[in-house]
Amino acid sequence: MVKIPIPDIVVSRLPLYLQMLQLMQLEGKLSASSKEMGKRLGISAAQIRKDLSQFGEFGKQGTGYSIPFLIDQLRDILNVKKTWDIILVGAGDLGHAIARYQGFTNRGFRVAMVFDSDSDKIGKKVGNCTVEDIVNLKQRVHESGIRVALLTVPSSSAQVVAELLVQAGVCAILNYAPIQLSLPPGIQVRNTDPILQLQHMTYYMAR
Amino acid sequence: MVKIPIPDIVVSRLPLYLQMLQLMQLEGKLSASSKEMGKRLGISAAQIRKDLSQFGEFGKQGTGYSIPFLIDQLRDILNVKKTWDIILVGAGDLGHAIARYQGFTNRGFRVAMVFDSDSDKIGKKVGNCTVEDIVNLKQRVHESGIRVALLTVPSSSAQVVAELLVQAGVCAILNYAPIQLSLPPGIQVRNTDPILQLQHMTYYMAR
DNA sequence: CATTGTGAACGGGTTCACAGCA
DNA sequence: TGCTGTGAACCCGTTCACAATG
Repeated sequence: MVKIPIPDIVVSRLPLYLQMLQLMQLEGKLSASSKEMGKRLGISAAQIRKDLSQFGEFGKQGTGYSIPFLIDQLRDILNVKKTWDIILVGAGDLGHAIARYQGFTNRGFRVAMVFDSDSDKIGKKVGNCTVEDIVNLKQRVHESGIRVALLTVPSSSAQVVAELLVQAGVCAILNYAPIQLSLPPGIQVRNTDPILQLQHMTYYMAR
Repeated sequence: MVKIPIPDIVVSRLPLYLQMLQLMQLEGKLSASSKEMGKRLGISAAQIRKDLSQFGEFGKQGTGYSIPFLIDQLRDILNVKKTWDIILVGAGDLGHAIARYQGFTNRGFRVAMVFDSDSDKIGKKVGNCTVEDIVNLKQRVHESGIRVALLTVPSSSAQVVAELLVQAGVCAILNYAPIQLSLPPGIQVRNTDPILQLQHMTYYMAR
């Protein structure tokens, strides 16, 4: 039995589906058709059906998809039935905002540790965590078994800190610095740079 | 003369190229080959050549691309030769972090106004701006002519505020709330939700 | 000789259209 | 009737390969 791997582009849409379904659940809806979901997300209904059908037959003809059931399936597929502890490196303004953000709960994540190298910040409380010294990062992360990290340090130190994270056993990094990290294969890296998105939009803003 | 529109996926890579080239410039490099650029970004050299060739013949055989020249061209293509004033709505933790962020300079943007509805925040200084009352948003933005906005309000008010922004003349919104905005066609919308990226990564993190 | 620009080939993601089913 | 699941057709982005050139 050979499993054809699911295209990455399909996987990238699943979190979007989950987000939307959780919203629809809050609105009190019990089921959703591919047509309705597509309309909300600006995606074709056929696309959504095809995406979901890669993982099983989740829908019912004539009715659509049961929202609680589909949420459960997606959480399972995305590995967010359990809550992932994550570590945050960089306790600047952005790090503060993330550490205090309430939106991780119920979506599969929890900021469990915060690190920084600035002695003024170490020992201070940020959200539910106390900022720890980055020199202890490797040991602390190793023994905690945490494998997901958010990187909110200045660009100039992002590469070095990312390598430190990998040494500590981290295998998924969400990088907020506007540079391209170079890390071993097998390490998941995603980037978040608002300016890239702004520039993408200004392209279309005719003079 | 019929201009074939550039594929959106190509446009989305241009900001990445620009970011990288500006970094290479800081490193003191004067030219770059498609091979070298591709290696840095994890993209094929052919892809980069094809992307750039859509806009003109920027390279020189045997040498590659002149970095200052290519930066200039990309800034022109992306409309970031001038600096765009942008407005920020939502002066919470994330709004604060963005308003104080130094990285907009030299990449084409500047936070020019900040709005919030919380009377405790109105009048307070955030970065270089004073938080203004959201009831004045429509008028103030109209007369300023600003057309780009960052939306950092709670999910529950994001849709309403987004509509307000559109009424005020904004036509590009970077939305930080984890919901899908529904706005008129022609309005540019991009979303930033770190949890979508985290869930994308956890999919691949085998049990 | 290294590297660009590009037509052609390729691959794969999206849409179509419909059988099948509640 | 309404909607899913899916093979087939279609479309489009990527890669290939090479002529052209400084």
